[in-house]
Amino acid sequence: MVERSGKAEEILDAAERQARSRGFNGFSFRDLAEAVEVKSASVHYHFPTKADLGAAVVARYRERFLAALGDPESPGSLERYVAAYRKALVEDGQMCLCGLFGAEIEALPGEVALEVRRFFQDNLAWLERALAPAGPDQAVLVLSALEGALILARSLERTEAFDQAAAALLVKH
Amino acid sequence: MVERSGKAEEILDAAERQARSRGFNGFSFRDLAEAVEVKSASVHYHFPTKADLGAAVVARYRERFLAALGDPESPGSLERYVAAYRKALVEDGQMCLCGLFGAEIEALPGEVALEVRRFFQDNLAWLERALAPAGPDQAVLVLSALEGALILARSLERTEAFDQAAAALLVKH
DNA sequence: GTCTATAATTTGATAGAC
DNA sequence: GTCTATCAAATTATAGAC
Repeated sequence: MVERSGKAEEILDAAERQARSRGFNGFSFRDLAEAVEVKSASVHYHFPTKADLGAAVVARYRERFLAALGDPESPGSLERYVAAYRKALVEDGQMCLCGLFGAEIEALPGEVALEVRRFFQDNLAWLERALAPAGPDQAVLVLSALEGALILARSLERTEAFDQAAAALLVKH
Repeated sequence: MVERSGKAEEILDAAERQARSRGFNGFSFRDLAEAVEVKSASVHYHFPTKADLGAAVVARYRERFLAALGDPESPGSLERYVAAYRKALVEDGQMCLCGLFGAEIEALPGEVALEVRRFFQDNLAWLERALAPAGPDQAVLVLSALEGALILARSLERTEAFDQAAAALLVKH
């Protein structure tokens, strides 16, 4: 876990929010500066480059996301996993940060892309334990389906689309 | 089908390619101009605004994608559907345009977002016919899983991730 | 249809005072 | 840590000649 000042955390909060709705190229240092009520030079003080900022946002997102999932071998782990994605959609009203960044992976600075990849690797490892003794194909399907369902539900502005995908996914369990 | 000059089609080709790898905010009129060897003012002649251009790219992509799928009620339609996504990944080496644009839907001009939504609606309608008598939940799951699988496979740089998701998806059929 | 030229704005980033 | 000031480059877009 990285030590950071209060203002740096505020900046990451704003960056995560904007990145999850508009993508990596969809927000600027000035946007963040306005959101946290400082000047853009102060944002650069905390995160010198946009690549630094992006990597920090994804790393924090990944750590928090995994921590919130809890033990993959405890009862109801798959349902908790689905619920984590549903929360992104319904409570946050946003995409999964890594679903969005993964889609635009080629547009990301290398260090940001690396953090996104780690998110998916960690999620697959968690899912494989949660789904055991089912094979790794099931884990890949669950992760893919939930990321895709977020995209679909948001594009159609229909939360039920997410629930439909989740229901069909859970049928074979 | 829209009538268009050769140069306009060339511009759409370049725009589709760049949009599918970098997202809507990841390419510029100058990028396209260089790709088709004209000046950016000429790109504006064919497509006055970026919203016009984006809407045209998505509309053409949707028409072609659906046309290539053929009859949803003919044999092997689901396998053809999966193959269409695999082609995007392996042959084109790119995302599905609407998977990417869907992820960044909030960053899109309204008319572009509308075309993306139509893509998903048309795909769901096709899938519901292909999967009948299975319910609409199955169609939503298939579409979600394939879009998500593209993201995952590209982020991990592992084509097999797509194949794993597809295999698990087809198991119950 | 394509060009040159340019406007108006935004962007990521830095220097240096406080 | 935050600010003012600024830079160089890039962006979308338009006017008008050819």
